[in-house]
Amino acid sequence: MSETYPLQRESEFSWRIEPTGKMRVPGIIYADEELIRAMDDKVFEQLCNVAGLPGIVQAAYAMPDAHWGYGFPIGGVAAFDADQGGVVSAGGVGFDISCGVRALRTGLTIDEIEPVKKQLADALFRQIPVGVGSTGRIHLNDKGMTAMLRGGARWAVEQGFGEMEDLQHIEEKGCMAGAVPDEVSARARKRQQDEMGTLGSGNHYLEVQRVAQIYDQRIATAFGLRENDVIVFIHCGSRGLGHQIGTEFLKYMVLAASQHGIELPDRELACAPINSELGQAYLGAMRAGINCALANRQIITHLTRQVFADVLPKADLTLLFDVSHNTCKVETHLVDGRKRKLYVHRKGATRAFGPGNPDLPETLRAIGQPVLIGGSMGTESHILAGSEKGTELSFNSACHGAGRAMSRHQATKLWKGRSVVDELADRGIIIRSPSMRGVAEEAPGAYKDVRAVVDAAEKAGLAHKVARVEPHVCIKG
DNA sequence: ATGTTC
Repeated sequence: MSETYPLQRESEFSWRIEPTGKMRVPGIIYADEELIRAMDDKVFEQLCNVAGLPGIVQAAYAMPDAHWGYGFPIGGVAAFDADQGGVVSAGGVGFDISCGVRALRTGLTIDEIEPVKKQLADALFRQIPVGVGSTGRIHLNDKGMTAMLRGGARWAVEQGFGEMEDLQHIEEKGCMAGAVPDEVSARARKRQQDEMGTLGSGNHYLEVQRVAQIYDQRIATAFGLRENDVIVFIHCGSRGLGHQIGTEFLKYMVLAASQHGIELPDRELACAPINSELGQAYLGAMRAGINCALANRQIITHLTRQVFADVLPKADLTLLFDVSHNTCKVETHLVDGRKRKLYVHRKGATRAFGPGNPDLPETLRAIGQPVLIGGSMGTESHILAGSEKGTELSFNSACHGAGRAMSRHQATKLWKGRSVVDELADRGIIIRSPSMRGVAEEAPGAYKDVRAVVDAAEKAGLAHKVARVEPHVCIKG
């Protein structure tokens, strides 16, 4: 338990830090006691800093998987009102803009995969570029880049990557409105021109998984999931482009803070008023970054379909959903009984719209949004559904994954990549990666227990558990 | 996360 921060237990799964000093609103953390005990005090410090930013509404929130991040905690949620001096923060979105997870049904069961599992792993590893600085077969000139940044997954489908039907099951229908490609620098564009349709590195991956357990039969049926079904999880983001946008705007926001009359408790919290030239420029660039990530996952989906068509011609890959967990989005939420338009930052936090939300496609509106929670390599992942009361609890946000339990450096001292691969192979999990060091850094033991995180999110009321899935093939950055 | 330090 934190020595420094006075955490009041509000309920079994929620904890509160009352506003003191420069805090404008309380900090609220959703977690069980064990997760709270394991949280670094840095999370609480960063949450209190966020709670002091201009125009913040209701509370600064931390999800059960929260850990220390750049400025904002990863697993942090904060909403701002533009009319009350609210700000937008590059550090509140994160460097990998619109990093997220997409889930595909395959129409196959595990029995059909087993005989060709190795062949499938090799073909996916061959066809989907992965690793630091990986490039693909798509090369965009400046005009093509502008079209991609404006159109997102819709652009990708128009280029022949996937089906129009896919767009219904992507946040923003696959195309983030309000993107301003002109706000994306030449350098960011250059970094991305050969990187479309690539997975990247770090914790990014493509997994072939089996639905191992159904928690909610009604919702699972609505999501088209049955036990032993094979699905695919794709976890990646906006590659070099998002990182470059984040780096540049962070610098501009630090430089402009004093002009905007913003006093920063931590320069990593750099932000700009939503109603300022810089705030609007960032929002335009960040939304273009969102489109880049949506297009990237759409192209990877197309490559995945091609591989399955070769190896398992019977497969029919359909999109369950695509969620982003590093964004700032304008949404309407009920605050103190009043509907307000808010700029909701989610950094390492998944949007989790509940049943009835008008932004959900018709097929899911009565059910709630699929919430895709990727575990670490070699461990289980989870599919949840957004809850009705999520709007008042966390502006409809939930956890995004297991969260690291130790640094990458520490992990490489404890594990060797080759032995991690061998141990997972013994358990029937095939890993393919260009980097054994990357594999060591991502060893399952270097992460928290994703099930504890998901259970805490459910018990706090943020989302509802639907299914647990286990990995069989993992293509790893 | 990231052309893993412009």
